[in-house]
Amino acid sequence: MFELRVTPGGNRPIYRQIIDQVRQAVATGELAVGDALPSVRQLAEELVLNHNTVAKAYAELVREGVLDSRHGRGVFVAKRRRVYSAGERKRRLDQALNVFLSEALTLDYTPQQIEEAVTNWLDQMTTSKAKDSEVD
Amino acid sequence: MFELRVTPGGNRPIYRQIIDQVRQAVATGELAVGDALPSVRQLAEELVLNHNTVAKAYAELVREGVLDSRHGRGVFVAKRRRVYSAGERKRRLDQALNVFLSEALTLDYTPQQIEEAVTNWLDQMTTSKAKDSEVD
Amino acid sequence: MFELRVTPGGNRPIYRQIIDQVRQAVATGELAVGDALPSVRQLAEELVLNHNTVAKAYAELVREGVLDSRHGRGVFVAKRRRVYSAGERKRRLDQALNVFLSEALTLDYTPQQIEEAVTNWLDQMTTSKAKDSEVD
Amino acid sequence: MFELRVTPGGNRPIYRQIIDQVRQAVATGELAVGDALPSVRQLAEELVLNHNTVAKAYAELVREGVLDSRHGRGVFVAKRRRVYSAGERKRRLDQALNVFLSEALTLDYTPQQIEEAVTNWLDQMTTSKAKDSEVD
DNA sequence: GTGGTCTAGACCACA
DNA sequence: GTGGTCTAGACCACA
Repeated sequence: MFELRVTPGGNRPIYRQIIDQVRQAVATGELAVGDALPSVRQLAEELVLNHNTVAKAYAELVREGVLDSRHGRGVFVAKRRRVYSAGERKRRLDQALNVFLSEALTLDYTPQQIEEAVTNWLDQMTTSKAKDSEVD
Repeated sequence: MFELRVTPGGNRPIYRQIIDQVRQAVATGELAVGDALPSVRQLAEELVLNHNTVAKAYAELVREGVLDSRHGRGVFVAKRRRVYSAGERKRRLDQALNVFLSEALTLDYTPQQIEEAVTNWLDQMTTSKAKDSEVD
Repeated sequence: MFELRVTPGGNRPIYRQIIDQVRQAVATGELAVGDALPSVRQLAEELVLNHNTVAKAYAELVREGVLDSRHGRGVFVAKRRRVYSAGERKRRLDQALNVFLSEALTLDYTPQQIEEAVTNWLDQMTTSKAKDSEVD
Repeated sequence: MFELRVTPGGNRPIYRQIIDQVRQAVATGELAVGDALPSVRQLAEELVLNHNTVAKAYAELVREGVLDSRHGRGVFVAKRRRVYSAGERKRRLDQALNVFLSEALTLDYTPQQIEEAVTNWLDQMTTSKAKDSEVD
């Protein structure tokens, strides 16, 4: 089943971590259209978080069209809709990519190393989720 | 000449945007070792910012070894030196990669498309650098 | 408890003085991994400083890996990690040593006296750390 | 003869570098009481510096009692006098030493390595000046 | 003129 | 409540 993991000490805010992981689960098909997510309170308890933090993450995902919130029923994976125009999507991707690449080059990584790192992360995200949760 | 643009309302803090763009200019060779940057106050006026915001960005770039600051003289592109330990470099790469992938997935790009974009940009950045130095 | 003192007129900037004292407290074991530091605003009020000055000092200590900052929670003593490359560590050591020796020579201490003082303090610092943890 | 070397790109201000080197030369006996120093303009020309920078360094050394300036004659090494009381000297040394040691320990140097570094620098200052200037 | 430090005070982001 | 960003503006340090 879909499982979230959150590290409170990390660099990224907790609500961001939730958003990222839900997005990834949807992007990789681990969560399919119509699947239910744990309720705000359930998840908050499970992860030992303030429920405001979970609510904030869900709200943002709803705003983006990744999730649908149905009052009194729960929160579900929405039918995907594109928010940005093709040109805007491209522009945003390029900008984010430029920021990432220049940081990586500043850190003295070679193009090969950078490509490897990207590939590794993408592989990891799409395949080895199950393995990770064994370690838990 | 080297030119910066900054959008105050955006997600990314202004001083981060300055850092990003200077790193990019150095990574692509638009700024070469020894080149002077606009003075703190000059740039602040140009971008309609407070000088402290520019100073904060420059200070971070000095810490990273991208720039050299010479008191009373100005700020210059530094000779490359590696500032961080292996562990710290990895930490920073992973963090930057996470931010990038999160953005790319939000934009509904598939892993394949992301990898392609990375490869394309890396080629482009490294070849544009070569071309520039011929012109020099 | 951990207490800081700061002299605004001195040669060393206030935020540096804060950095120095936190580093000392961590080096001697007065502050242990996981300990919370006074909040930015609390400390600012206590020392009759602007909160920005305290924030600047804490930010530098976070960068150095001495502290961890958790947004919305506070600032804590970090688990030791090595942030800088060998070259950078050497650079910083030499710089600090230069500042120290310059001060010591100004005070008319001879090389022998300086070496003695260094040895004595190193013994003292490392043994006081051991003692503290027994008491704990 | 007494020779100064100054690196404009370095971390320490130029006038500080001059002060430090004159102090060291006096401390190690390379410059003896009554010896003449190069005039402000001579030294400025030799080191390709603004003469204000040299003047500032000399002025500070005169204020500290290291040099004597005799109007129309030149600048000379003064008969040493102690400016601080014994207690004050000790206090200042300890404080400077604490700042240095906690920085070195934060950088993850061991006590042995720190002692070595101190010894090396002191040796170098007192003996290998001649060797260095060959390299010039 | 150029960079660096500090204050006072507003407003945002996160838990 | 806690940390982070930004402005306006003063004053210092250095060349």
